[in-house]
Amino acid sequence: MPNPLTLKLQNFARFSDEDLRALDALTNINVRRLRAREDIVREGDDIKFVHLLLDGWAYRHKTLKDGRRQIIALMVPGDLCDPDIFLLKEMDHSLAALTPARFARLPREALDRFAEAHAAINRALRRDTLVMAAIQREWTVSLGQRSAFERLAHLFCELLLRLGNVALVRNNSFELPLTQHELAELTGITPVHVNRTLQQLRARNLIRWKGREFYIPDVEALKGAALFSSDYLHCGHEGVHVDVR
Amino acid sequence: MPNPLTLKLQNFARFSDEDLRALDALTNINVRRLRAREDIVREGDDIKFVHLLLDGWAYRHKTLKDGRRQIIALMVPGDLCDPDIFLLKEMDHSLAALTPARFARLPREALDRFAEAHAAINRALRRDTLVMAAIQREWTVSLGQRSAFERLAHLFCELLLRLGNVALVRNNSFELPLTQHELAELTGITPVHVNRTLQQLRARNLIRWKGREFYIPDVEALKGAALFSSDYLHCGHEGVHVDVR
DNA sequence: CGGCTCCTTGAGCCCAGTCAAAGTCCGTGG
DNA sequence: CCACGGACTTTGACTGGGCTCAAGGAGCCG
Repeated sequence: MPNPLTLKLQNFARFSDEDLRALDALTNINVRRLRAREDIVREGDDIKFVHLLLDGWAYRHKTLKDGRRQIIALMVPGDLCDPDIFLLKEMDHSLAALTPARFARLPREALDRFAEAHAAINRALRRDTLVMAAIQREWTVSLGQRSAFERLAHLFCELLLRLGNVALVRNNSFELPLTQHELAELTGITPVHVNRTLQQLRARNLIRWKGREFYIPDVEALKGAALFSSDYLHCGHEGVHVDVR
Repeated sequence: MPNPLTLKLQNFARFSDEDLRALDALTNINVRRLRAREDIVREGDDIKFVHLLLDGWAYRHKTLKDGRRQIIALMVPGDLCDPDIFLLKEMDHSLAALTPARFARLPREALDRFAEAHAAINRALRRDTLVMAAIQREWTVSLGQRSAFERLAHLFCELLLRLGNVALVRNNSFELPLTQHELAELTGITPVHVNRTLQQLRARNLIRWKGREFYIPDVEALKGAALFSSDYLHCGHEGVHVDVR
């Protein structure tokens, strides 16, 4: 079973055997386990590592002075936090585990050496960073323009594709470890309203969600309801691998 | 009068004379003038250039299938659009001039050669990209958690600092070339409500805005109202230049 | 002076927020 | 095996921030 980072990058790039070994090596550097809901770095902390999520889910978040909190980004296995982050002095947001999670914590030197030695991987990582930025932009669109109903639908579409990239989807269903409260902090709506909106999604048979198991009966219908277009994820189409040259 | 990119980068990095000449040279490559409200690249276009805004304002935007439009990001002079963008095949959003504007359109080869030859500048540009990402995250927080009133206040605080970095602020006042309609697309609220909210800001004497001239009488008060903290902009403090080593 | 575009105002409505209470699930310990 | 507690979900009733629709004013340019 390949590591999730390799899985993800292979959706659009091919690597030499040596590159593949190097990628595997990355995922063994300085691994740390976290409990669910534990912060790994906090806003204001010095920057010591680039974090690579190996297992479990995580999120970036930020809290306003008066306590309102926004989850800024979700991370799923294979996601990497800003390879260039060492150019900044301190964190402007916090990073936390959502479920029990495993992170590789890559120190600056290791990553610099790695980038020089493996140009193809380096490019793939930079590409991936661009996709993360595109996701952030799409969230901006969601929060700015989409209704509560559309926002939730959109989030689920995005997760379907992102988790699909790392082989965590089967038959349009995946594990969703979020509480409704966290969904609220993600989408900028109230927990109560999240609940009512989920009920609407269920009533229209756009989603099924029981325990941790999340299922999308009709992906196209959900995409339609979300005004979802997958372009921003820049996925390789239909397993066609695009060269990263 | 130095170019705005150099001005901005010098807020946190020092450059050799040769680097400074190289930066100036960048701003002369393939310059194009645009009229106000003209798209420079559209969603779906092939990626041919990295765009460097030399003069005027610009914005990234995205339109949903049903016509709702969100302005995703604002660009002011000195801002650069994703130095790594060539790793993607096509644009996932559009880029447009807000005012009459001048862009340098940097082709891939020029930028690659440049990055190799000028390591310090390259690091400064990467750092700047991280700040742009942080701005995008902060907008996520605004759209998710801040009220209309706070969102507008926050935007104005951000612009004060960003424009200050490129010497476009004098006595807490600057040129604001946005219509209320565009402010609405930026903040995810209705034009009508933008109007009413601006009146509240004026009534509380937090802003003055006449014609193009925008003035902030009491910056600390506005920051307070916006729950604004400048950390995410990673500005050098008080003119202290931090080394980008 | 006419016709843009942009700003302003009013009235009514609705999506989503607030507050509060009940119901469900699940793990723990007696 | 059951009782308890805590976290999470669901429901109800009410409120309010922001949206909609519509009309009128202000500024600007040809």
